[in-house]
Amino acid sequence: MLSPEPAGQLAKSEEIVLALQRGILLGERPVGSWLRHEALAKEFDTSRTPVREALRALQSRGIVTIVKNRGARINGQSSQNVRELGEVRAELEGLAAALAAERINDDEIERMEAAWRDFDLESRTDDRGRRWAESNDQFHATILEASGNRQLYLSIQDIHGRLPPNTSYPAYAESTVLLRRNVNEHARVAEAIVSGDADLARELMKKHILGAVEAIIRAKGDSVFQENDV
Amino acid sequence: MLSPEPAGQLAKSEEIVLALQRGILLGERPVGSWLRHEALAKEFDTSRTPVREALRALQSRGIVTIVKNRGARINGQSSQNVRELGEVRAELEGLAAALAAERINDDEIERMEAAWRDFDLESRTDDRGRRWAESNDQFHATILEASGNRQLYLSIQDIHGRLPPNTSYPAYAESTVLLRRNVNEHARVAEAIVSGDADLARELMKKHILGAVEAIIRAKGDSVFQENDV
DNA sequence: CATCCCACAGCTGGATGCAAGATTGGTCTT
DNA sequence: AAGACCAATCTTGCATCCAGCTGTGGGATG
Repeated sequence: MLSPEPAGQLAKSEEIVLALQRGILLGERPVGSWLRHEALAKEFDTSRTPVREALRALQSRGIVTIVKNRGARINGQSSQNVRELGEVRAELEGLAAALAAERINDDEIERMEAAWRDFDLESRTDDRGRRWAESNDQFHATILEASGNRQLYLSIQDIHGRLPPNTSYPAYAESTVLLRRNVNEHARVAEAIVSGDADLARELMKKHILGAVEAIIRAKGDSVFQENDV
Repeated sequence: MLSPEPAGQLAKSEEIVLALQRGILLGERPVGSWLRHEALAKEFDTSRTPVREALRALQSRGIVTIVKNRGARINGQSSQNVRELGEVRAELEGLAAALAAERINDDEIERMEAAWRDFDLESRTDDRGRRWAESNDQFHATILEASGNRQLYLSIQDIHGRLPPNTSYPAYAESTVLLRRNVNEHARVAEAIVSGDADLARELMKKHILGAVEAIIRAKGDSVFQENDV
């Protein structure tokens, strides 16, 4: 699959990178908060050295900012930046959809369609957000895989790393209309890919991403992406 | 400008990252070679700790691979990967050109045109490669800046980091025909941008990048991107 | 002469020590 | 009472130390 590491023999610092990245993405670690060496070392049952290496790696990915002699804090994004990121991501995912339309195989078609086919709009609201997020991830990941371009995958990964935490699914969990439209868009994109229409697939995917970004920004308001505490 | 750091108060590890990245890009540090803690520590007049942090950062950018208990070595790229990277980069630079066509200001137009206007095709061959590289960088950097999308800039930076070292200008230094065509393409892209035709600018830029990538691969042959020693 | 094995040297990953910069809370001054 | 000042404390950045893994070369063995 597309997961970058088979795990098992990871260096301590790499474990910490993954754990922190996940925690940040899930919103467990709030934007703007500081990441302290000693605290993290204790939390991950190690010394400060691997923690420091992990923080450098996260800085390289644009996820945290290290201020000299002060420490590392989790990056926020202005709604402006989120919009700019959306613009870039739309372009790349559009490319992925276009490539996928030319190269997708039956197995990938099956997985892609499974991602939205049995999505149940009627399930409980609190669960719905998480389920949608999974389905959504699966859908986009499959298309990316079907594009056959690993560098494209890496670039989109990179963009995900720069995204503010926990943005998407709260917006959708609360609005059946938005959610239904989103699922519909997935279906239309999938259709275009399966029919082999690269240009259409690209256009639909681009519109899909740009629309989703705007929906999220509208739903959350500008302030949410920014730092909380100083 | 677009340079990421104002320098002056960089942490040791950040200096090392920049120096290594530059050295790798220039080909001074060959693809496939190992980066030893002790040697680098001596070279940068510091201890192994900042070196290790720098290597983690470079690994996060995909520039080196760290093998547990063995060390860090400089990544090569297969011609397949270079082609995939080109595909992604063409898309992003195409977007940049399209955005630039809608937002560019006079100062940026001046810098963009300056980048190719006074380019002298008749200069000595050995110098020509370097001059072309500068001119080329300036051209693309200005368009990127004119796009007004900083996230786009970051993504393209990221791709540059993944590119194998020293690829472009040797190919152009040796062929006046290729070089002339390249300069011509720049002119046509610039024209489209100045005239405000976003779609045309995007198409021309995409073709320009894709063509350049193919030229490079043809010129250098596949092997050059791979590791030399084991 | 080829192969296997093991000890040794080299190197990395992680832990700890220490000096210096940053923060904070209290005190003194006006 | 507001602000300047300063010392105690916290935290980082870098250096050093140690244990464990890896590759290698030489000698024993068939």
